Amino acid sequence: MATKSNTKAHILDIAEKHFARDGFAGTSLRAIIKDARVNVAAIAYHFGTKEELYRAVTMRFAAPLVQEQLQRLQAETEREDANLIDVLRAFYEPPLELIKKMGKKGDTLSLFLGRAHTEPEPVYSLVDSHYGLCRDHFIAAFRRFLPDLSEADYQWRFEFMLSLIVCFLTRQKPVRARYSKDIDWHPTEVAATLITFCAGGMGKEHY
Amino acid sequence: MATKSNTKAHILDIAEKHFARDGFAGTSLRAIIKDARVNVAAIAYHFGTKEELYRAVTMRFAAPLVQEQLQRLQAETEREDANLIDVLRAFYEPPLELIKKMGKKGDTLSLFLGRAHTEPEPVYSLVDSHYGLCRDHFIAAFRRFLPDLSEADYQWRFEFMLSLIVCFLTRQKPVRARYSKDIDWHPTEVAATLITFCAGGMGKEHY
DNA sequence: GTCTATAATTCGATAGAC
DNA sequence: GTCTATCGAATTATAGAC
Repeated sequence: MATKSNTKAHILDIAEKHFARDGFAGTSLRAIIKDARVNVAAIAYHFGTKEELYRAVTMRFAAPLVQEQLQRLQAETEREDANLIDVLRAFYEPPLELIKKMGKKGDTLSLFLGRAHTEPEPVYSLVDSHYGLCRDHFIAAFRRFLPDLSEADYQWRFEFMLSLIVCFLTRQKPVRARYSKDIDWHPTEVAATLITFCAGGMGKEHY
Repeated sequence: MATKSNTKAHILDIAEKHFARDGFAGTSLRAIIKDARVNVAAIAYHFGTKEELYRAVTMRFAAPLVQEQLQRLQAETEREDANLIDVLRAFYEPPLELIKKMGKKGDTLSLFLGRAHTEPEPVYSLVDSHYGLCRDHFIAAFRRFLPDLSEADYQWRFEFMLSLIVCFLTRQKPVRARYSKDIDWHPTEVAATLITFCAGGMGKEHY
């Protein structure tokens, strides 16, 4: 037989799981191929190096997600009566809706997306290059809805906003294990929690 | 000559730098000994395995820091007129004061402390075992000053509070590089920023 | 497209002299 | 306490048959 190239998608699934759990440096290609029950050369053939495999995993969902956030930001903020809440919804809802929509696979994607933001090189540069544009546009939106702050304040507000979703994505499982066996949640509900926390903290200058 | 055992402290300094920058899995012992200009056997003699070396780096500053946070929490909250702000100050000020006090070495410690909270196993278990007690006590304080929230809400408020300091510790350098060449800051000032954001977000139920 | 076999490094850890 | 030397295992990546 010539081709049955869902092998490629299968490798991506397994690689995502390992990168999410063990990080880039902590994951060996041999752990992936063993778990995926494919050959070591299959990765080289389909993706090339380990770094290119990580990049391919990122491109599947993480990269389109940034585009979705930017599109939604534009759609929300071109309305006349837009406000800060709309900006935050444009940022938080896309990733939450995506991982929820994916069901059980969403747990792995959640951890992968979150961990990607806390990895050292070479993942850091990859993530940073994708988030440069996103950061610029959301900070521009902050300037409109939170006027008269310093440049440092705008930068840090974006970082805080980002760190809250990273916190949820990476800590979802251990936190829920601590207080409940219930694993069900709704994207808009979680988004509301993050938005409430974020919007409450963004408005004020001093405590 | 028999002993000149600041070798031990020197290794800890260099190891901390590499673990901070490259993570546990991304750091090789050979990179450390090369940078520290010591012998490979020096690490084995003074610390044992790679994991025990990481543990030793943690024990130097990170472990005492948790104790300091807990002591300050107790000191603040036994006052009659204590409030949520005091709880947040007990959490945020100790790490900020420590890394500021250390001057240039503080930059490395900052990154190490922050990254430790985002590492996979085996670092995750090490950090989690240290933070269990801290989390319990701070959540207990939340129950007092933020009554009538669900258990899930208390848990997530602690996670958000933690993620903000981790964000500052790890993102300090790139963020500052983005908007300014100024590298100076004051612990109480940064603490105030974090506390303002955190306290503003913690009070409300819905947006 | 898939596989076996292996090249070429690098890893963590240890043995043993001084 | 410090060093050299090295072991055995694991790593990424590639070559070449089918």
